[in-house]
Amino acid sequence: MPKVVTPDERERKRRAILDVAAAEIARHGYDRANINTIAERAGIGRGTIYLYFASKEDVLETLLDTIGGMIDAAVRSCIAADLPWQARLRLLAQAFADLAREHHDFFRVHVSALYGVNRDVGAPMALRLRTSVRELATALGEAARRGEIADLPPEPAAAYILGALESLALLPDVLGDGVDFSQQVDVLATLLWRGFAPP
Amino acid sequence: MPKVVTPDERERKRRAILDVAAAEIARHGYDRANINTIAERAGIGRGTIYLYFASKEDVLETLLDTIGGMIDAAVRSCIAADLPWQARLRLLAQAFADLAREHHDFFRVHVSALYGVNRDVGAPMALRLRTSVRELATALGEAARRGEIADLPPEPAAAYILGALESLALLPDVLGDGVDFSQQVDVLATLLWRGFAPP
Amino acid sequence: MPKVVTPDERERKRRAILDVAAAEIARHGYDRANINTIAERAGIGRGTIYLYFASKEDVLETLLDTIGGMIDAAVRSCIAADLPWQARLRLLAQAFADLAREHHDFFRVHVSALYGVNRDVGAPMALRLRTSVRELATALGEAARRGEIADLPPEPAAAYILGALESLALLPDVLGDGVDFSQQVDVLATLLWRGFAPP
Amino acid sequence: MPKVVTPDERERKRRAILDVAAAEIARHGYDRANINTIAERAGIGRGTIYLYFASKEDVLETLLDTIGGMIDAAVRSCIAADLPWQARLRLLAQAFADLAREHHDFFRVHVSALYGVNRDVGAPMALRLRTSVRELATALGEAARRGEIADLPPEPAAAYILGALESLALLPDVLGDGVDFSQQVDVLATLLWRGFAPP
DNA sequence: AATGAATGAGCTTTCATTCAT
DNA sequence: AATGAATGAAAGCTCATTCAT
Repeated sequence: MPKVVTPDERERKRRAILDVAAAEIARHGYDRANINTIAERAGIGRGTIYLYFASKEDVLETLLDTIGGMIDAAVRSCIAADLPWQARLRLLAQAFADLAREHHDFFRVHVSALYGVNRDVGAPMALRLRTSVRELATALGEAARRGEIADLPPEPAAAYILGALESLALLPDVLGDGVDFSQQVDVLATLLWRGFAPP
Repeated sequence: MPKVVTPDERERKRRAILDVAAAEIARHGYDRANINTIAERAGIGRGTIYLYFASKEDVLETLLDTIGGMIDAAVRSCIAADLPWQARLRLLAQAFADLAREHHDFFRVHVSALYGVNRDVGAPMALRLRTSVRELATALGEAARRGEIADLPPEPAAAYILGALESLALLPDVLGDGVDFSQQVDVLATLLWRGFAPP
Repeated sequence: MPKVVTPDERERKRRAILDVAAAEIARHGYDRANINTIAERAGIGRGTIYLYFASKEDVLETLLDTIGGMIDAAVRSCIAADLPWQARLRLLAQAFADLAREHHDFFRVHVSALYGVNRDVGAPMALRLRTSVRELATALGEAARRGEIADLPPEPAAAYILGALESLALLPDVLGDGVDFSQQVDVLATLLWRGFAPP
Repeated sequence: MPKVVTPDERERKRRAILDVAAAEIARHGYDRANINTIAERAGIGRGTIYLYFASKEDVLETLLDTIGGMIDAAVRSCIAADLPWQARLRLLAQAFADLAREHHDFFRVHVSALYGVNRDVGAPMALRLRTSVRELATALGEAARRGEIADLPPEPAAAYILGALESLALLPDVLGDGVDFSQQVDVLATLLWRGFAPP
């Protein structure tokens, strides 16, 4: 009988590869990230990666699906929360800050793919973002109609919010790791709410 | 005897190379952008590029200096304008929108380098951005002391503004080319000012 | 305790592997034939093949021995038949046609190895063929001395006959599967006998 | 001004690469033939081959076109010769012997592709051979009608002749380099003519 | 006996850079 | 000054083989 590998074990190894890949891609960019290095740092053989992923690009896509899904879920759950909008916006800011802290490499890969790599790879990401923008815009529109927030063109407003959130998540790359996230979240939440508070 | 090339002619060719390089890198990313293709599209020989730039990376760095300088100048001139802050913020938004429209390729390269490529390449960009953040923070701090804007922690506030501006410039990549810039600028300026208006 | 496998069972599995291997090698050539695929199509595990064969090359060599032995036996039995030479030549043609039909994959592998792969692999095949040529040459020489066939240099004549026979077996690969074997055998037998009939 | 390479020089280098490639493929088979080795033995850099050929497969195809063209031309010119058929058949034998001697590596590659490699590569070869068979068959049919040769089914007869010719060319691979070509040609021509001589 | 997860040697191909002209 | 032919390092991927179970 062959070496038995439980699905659980298999999944753990898959994740391990993804983590290393995320770190490497975050550091060097997708094209420079080296499959050999990834294998080495994951403590497995060069060919083993191809037992878990079809190709280097497949690794990237999986990574992007993962982080994309997390971002989507965060946005969706925050804007659907049964809270005043002021709290919802703060929740959003906090959610992005958390994602950025806990999955910073994934986040970098996400942006790297969105702007940095081949457009073919970035396209699905852009599509997903567009969906998020639209969902948020719908929610904002309804909230405005109910007088819960100020009345602004919903799509640009939604794009504005998501842009500010993404920027938040990328701050450490620009300002260094000394960024005080809790203060930054506070400022972001404050400024967003002042912007959207009904007159 | 060597062909005599006036400094002017030389400069013009340099710019031509940079323009083509920006287009190629914006489309394919730095690593996939092909020096041969750039040379071809610039109408010069493969080796000639190396008479104008030391290496492929040098081309990128020059590109980044160029767009970085433009962004710096825009930020600096806007925040130094002798106008009420509401107008200055609107000016900033307009300036980024203009840059994004007129130098979209450069802007993409800028972000691609900031997040997408090797961290070594992104580092100088980050440094520059940090400087901009600090300058804007100082200006905001003084304005707050003078009661012209609300009193918020200046650094996070400055980071917030610049993040929102960068996001604005990249919107077409995410939402498609149908983005209505003038409306987006309006919303951005409105939301920023509502956020920063003194109580 | 190890599972008990009767020699008979073992031999059957060996043959099964060889059959699949012949099909795969005939279709894709030795180098592209995939051991994994062979194992899969033989309904056994990847590693199991190595309990029956020492290596991929060993599979090939066994295959070649098998078909080589069949060809040898056919040639030997036909030329030793107690029949007039005209009938013997016809028998030979028929024998090759039968082999080609019933063991077409094996035949392709045989030729592929003879000309298509590494010379080291082809060498034993060539040796065997050389033996066949010599045996046939001897028989032809004696027949000529007895006046049963025309007097021609025996070695070249033998090489000629075997060459024509091999070509016959490979015809479907070149002319397509529509080849009418019985007609082709007839023509071959006729032409051979006209060539060798005593004056 | 760049290093000027005359088309003539370029063509000579192309041929040099092809010669080396033919030798390597003849010795090791297409799949084992190593581009690095070919480059090395041709005295050029690894990448240089790709300035002359699009891919390894392109090298093979060019090789096959070359030898295929030579074989076609030989067959066509021999059967069109204004000579008695006895002489034409001898001419054919001589032509194949010459090709086999002067371009033995090419010939081996030809057969290797026909039987040994991927069917996709062999297909064009088979097509070409089929054309030759048909042309020869037509000529034989007309000759038979004019009573110049015996009346036999033309297609099988043509296939027989070409098969015998190919076998002739490959004899050294089987019988060793000591093959006496002139004697072999003589026997082949004799046997063929006896087979085809009108009654 | 049997298995299939794991391995890494080895392959083709790309492309930034050099340099003879 | 300008060129493009030539180069070779470097990378992703395949697959025969091993071996723990």
